[in-house]
Amino acid sequence: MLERSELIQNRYNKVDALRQKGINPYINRFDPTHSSQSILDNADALITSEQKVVIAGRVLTIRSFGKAAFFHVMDGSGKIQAFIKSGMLPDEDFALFKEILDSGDIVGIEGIVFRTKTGEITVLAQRLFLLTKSVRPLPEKWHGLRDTDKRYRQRYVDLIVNEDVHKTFETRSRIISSCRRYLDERGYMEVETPMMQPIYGGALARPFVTHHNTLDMDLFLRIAPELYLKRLLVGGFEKVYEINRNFRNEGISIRHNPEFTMLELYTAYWDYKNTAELLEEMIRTIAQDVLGDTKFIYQGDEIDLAPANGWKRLTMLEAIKAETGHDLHWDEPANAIRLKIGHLIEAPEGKVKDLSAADLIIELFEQKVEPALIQPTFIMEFPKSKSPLAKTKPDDPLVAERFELFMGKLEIANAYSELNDPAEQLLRFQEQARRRAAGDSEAMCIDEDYVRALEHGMPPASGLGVGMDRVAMLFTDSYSVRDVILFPTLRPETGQPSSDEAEDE
RNA sequence: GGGCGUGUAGCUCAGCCGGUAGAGCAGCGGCCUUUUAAGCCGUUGGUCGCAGGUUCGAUUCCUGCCACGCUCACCA
Repeated sequence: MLERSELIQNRYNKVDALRQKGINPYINRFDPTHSSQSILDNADALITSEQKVVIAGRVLTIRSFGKAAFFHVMDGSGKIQAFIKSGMLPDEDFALFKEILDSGDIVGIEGIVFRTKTGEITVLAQRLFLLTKSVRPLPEKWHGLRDTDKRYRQRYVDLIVNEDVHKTFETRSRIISSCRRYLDERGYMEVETPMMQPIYGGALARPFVTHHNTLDMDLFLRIAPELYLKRLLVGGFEKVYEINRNFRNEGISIRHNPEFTMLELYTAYWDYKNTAELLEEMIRTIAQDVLGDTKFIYQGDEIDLAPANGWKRLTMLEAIKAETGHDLHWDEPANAIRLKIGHLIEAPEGKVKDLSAADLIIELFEQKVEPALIQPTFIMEFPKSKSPLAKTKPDDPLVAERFELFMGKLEIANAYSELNDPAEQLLRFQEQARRRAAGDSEAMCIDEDYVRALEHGMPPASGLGVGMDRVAMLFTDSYSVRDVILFPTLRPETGQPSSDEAEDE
C-alpha cells in the first residue's frame, strides 16, 4: 500500500479539482517544437526572430513572486529557464500556474526566447499547458537525493534530480552503441544465444536455476554464452559477437552484480594475440568516440589509452617478478612456491596449505599485482589447469594461450585461443567433472553436445569477453558497479522482517 | 556469512548525561512583476527502521530482527 502523506493528498486533490473543471491532468499528446538544448544552441537567432517555440518538460525549482515567476524546465536534452508573467499569457493559464502547478509537474510552454538581465536564455511563456500532474514531491532542491538505497530502488527519482547520474547512463549507452558500431564496421555479426540453458558452461561460476513448467525441467540462467558462440564458428560464421546479460549466483560487491553485461566475441583463424590487438584498438576507439579523448581520470588516476608503445603486455610471471621480485615458474612444486611466497598471501586459516602451485601463483597475482595495475595492461599466459576451454601454448604444456586485461585496478576482459581439439576438450571436461564431484561447485559440467560440435571441426579461433559494466565504470569514473547499472539487484523492499524462515536451511 | 557503521518530517540533517523531538528546504496562508538554494511574516507535518527488555518513564541504554553503506570472506 502506497503511503499518502498530506503533501501527496494535497496534490491528488488538485487532480480532482482539475477533473471537475473538465481539464485532463494526464493529457494524451503534446508536440514540442524545440528541445531545451536546441534553444540554447540557437538562442541568438531565436531571440532576434522572436520565433514561437514550444517546449515540454518537468518543472524543477520555482522562484515565484506574486505576479511573475521563474522556473527551470528539464527535458531529455537538459534544462532551460522559463519566465511566466501575469498579462503575458491568458489569465486561466496564469491561474493554472498559481493554483495548481507544483514543482515536478510536466508542462508544455509556448512562448518566445529572450535573455534575462542576468543574461540567462529564457522562454517567456505565452501559453502554459499542464501535461502530467505529479502528485509526489521531489527531493530537496539543494541536497537532492543522497540515500543510496532509495537512489537504486527509485532510480527514476535519482535520474530526475541528479544530473550526473543521468549523464552516467547516457555515457553507458553510448559506450554500448559505439562498441556495436566498431564491431559491425569490421564485419562482426551480432547474434543472440540462449539465456536459459539446460547445461551451463563457459565460465567457472555458480548458476541461477529456473524451471520450465510444461517441459518440467530445470534450466540454468547462463553464466556465459561462450559454448553457444563457438558452436556458431563450427556452423561457419567467422566473426560473431553478443552483448548481453550473464548471471552468476555469487556474492554482491562494489564490483559485482548478479546480472552483468558482457561482450563476447569470436574470430575464426585468430589467436589470442590478434584478439589483444583488436581489444586495444576497440577500447581506444570507444573512448575517443564517447569521451572525445584517449586519456581519462579514474578514481584519481589518469589512465592513458594511447601510450607511445601501446598497452603493456606482460606474462603473469613477469608481472609478479616486476612487482614482488619473485622469480616463479609454473613447473615448480607447490611446496617450493609456498616456501617462497606463502608469507605474502593472505588466506583464511590453513587454506594456503591446500593450494596448488597454480592457485598460489594466481593468489599472489591477485593480491599483490592486480591492485597495482592502473594503466591498461595485458596479463598474458595463464595456467592451463585454470583454463579448461583454452588452447595450450605449443612450447609450454602448462600454459594456456590466454590473457586478461586490467585497468584502473579492475579486471576488464578475458580472452584466449579457443581449444578446438574435441578429444582434449572431453578430457578437460572430465577433469572438471572430477573437481565437481570433489565438491568444487564452480567447476564445469560436461557438455557432450559441445564436444560433438568440435568433432565436426571448429576453425582455429580466438574469443574475448569484456565486462561492459566495468568499462562503463572506467569511463564514468564510478567507484561502484551499482552506479552504472540502472536497476541493480537489491533485496525486496519490505518494512517487515522476512517471515519465510521455514525456507531457510 | 563475519566485523564496523548508519536508519529521526516528503528531502537534507541536528538532537537525545533517559523526562514522548528541532532546523533548512518542500507544503499551506499572506506580501512581492527579472529570479538563480529568490526574499520577508506566519503556519501544518513525526508510532525517532521493526520487535522485545531494563526503567516510574526509552527516540536516547540493552538484545534480537530488517534495510542500506563500508570491509573481510567468496568471486568476475
